[in-house]
Amino acid sequence: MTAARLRLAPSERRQQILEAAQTLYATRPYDEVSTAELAQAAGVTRGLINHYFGDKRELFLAAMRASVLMPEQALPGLDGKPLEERARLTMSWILDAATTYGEAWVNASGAANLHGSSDIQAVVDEADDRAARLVLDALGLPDDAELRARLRPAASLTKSVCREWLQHGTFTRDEALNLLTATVLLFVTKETS
Amino acid sequence: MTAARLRLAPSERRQQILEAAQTLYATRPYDEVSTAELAQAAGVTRGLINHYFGDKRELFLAAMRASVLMPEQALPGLDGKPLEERARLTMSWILDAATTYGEAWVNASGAANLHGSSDIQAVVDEADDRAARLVLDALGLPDDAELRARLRPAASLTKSVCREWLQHGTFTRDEALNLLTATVLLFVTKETS
DNA sequence: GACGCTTGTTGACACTCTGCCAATAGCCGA
DNA sequence: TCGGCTATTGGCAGAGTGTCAACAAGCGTC
Repeated sequence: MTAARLRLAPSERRQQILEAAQTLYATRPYDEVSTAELAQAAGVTRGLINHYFGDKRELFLAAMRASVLMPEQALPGLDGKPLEERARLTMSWILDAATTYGEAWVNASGAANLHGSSDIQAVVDEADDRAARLVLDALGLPDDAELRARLRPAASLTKSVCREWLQHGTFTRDEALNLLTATVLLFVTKETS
Repeated sequence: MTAARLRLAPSERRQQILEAAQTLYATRPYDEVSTAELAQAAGVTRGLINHYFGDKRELFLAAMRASVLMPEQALPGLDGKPLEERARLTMSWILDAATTYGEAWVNASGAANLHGSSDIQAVVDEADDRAARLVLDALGLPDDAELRARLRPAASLTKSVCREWLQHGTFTRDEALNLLTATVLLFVTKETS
């Protein structure tokens, strides 16, 4: 019954555990999933979790980090188009990504530091920052620190809007798109002297 | 050494435990705080926690619920003023609340359902909905379901902006105020047919 | 093809934490 | 002053977590 002991490359095994954790944590809270269950899902013994991640919490954070980052795919070519159209196409692409890509990203809009510790918040912050860079790039704007600082909150807003749309049904896709496009344009162009 | 056993009214003791939990969870993550520590901070035995809240997680949720809700104070009189001014004053009031009232509310903008379970997300959602109602009231607009659905994400945005301003220093107060005012006005007036 | 070394992997041990419940003892009313 | 209601306690049983010495899979070497 017990599967024969198999010896893998560290990076491979690490990945294996990480993916199992992502799956489990996608539907159940941190403290409800035991390391025993985590280990079983990954097909290893509990000891390995500590060996590769040190800590249960550490594994949790790694899983979140992996789940929360948006896919780093290239956007469709937007060269030469006016800013407004680029903005609309970009937000449309993000909405599509939100539907197909998964719930984890959308769900990252609630209460990180509610935890008390800032490590989870840091994970979300990093993801938002990356999303902000992605949008700036798509809009053909310079990767400016100030612009990024404005677009990071926009990421938070976007996730929240997606939740309204996908989970509560209080928005149509079009409404969401209109609202987000207008907001992003506002954030990027507004003078705040 | 052991304090004499004191018998309190249930509501009082409940409150006592709740406040201790809020304090502890304000700076440390859920799983790092044991029920023993929670109990000690409240000056009671572990048993009472289960007696009043059933569960460690239940106490945690109650503490979050209490920390995350904005103060339900009345806003300064805004009658008769034009919408734009009302919006600006309202957002200004919220920014003040964010500084003086505490970190918990601002920090509620990261990764609730990152937890996996939706109960924490529900707590944050409720808080956002309440904030949305508060803003609608301040703006003198009807408490419309559609308008509320638009302002809930705005709450998420606001928290995120406040974090940029207060914790990262990437915004000045004025910049934050300008951005938020413009956004709220956009959300409330825009047609999305 | 057999041996031995490196190191990925295991299993058990010690400890802490959680939820439960019967026993205890404040406080109020008679 | 006494009795009863119930808030509060303390200890028990079970589960979960991190550690570590022992084990063995796979590779290089002879």
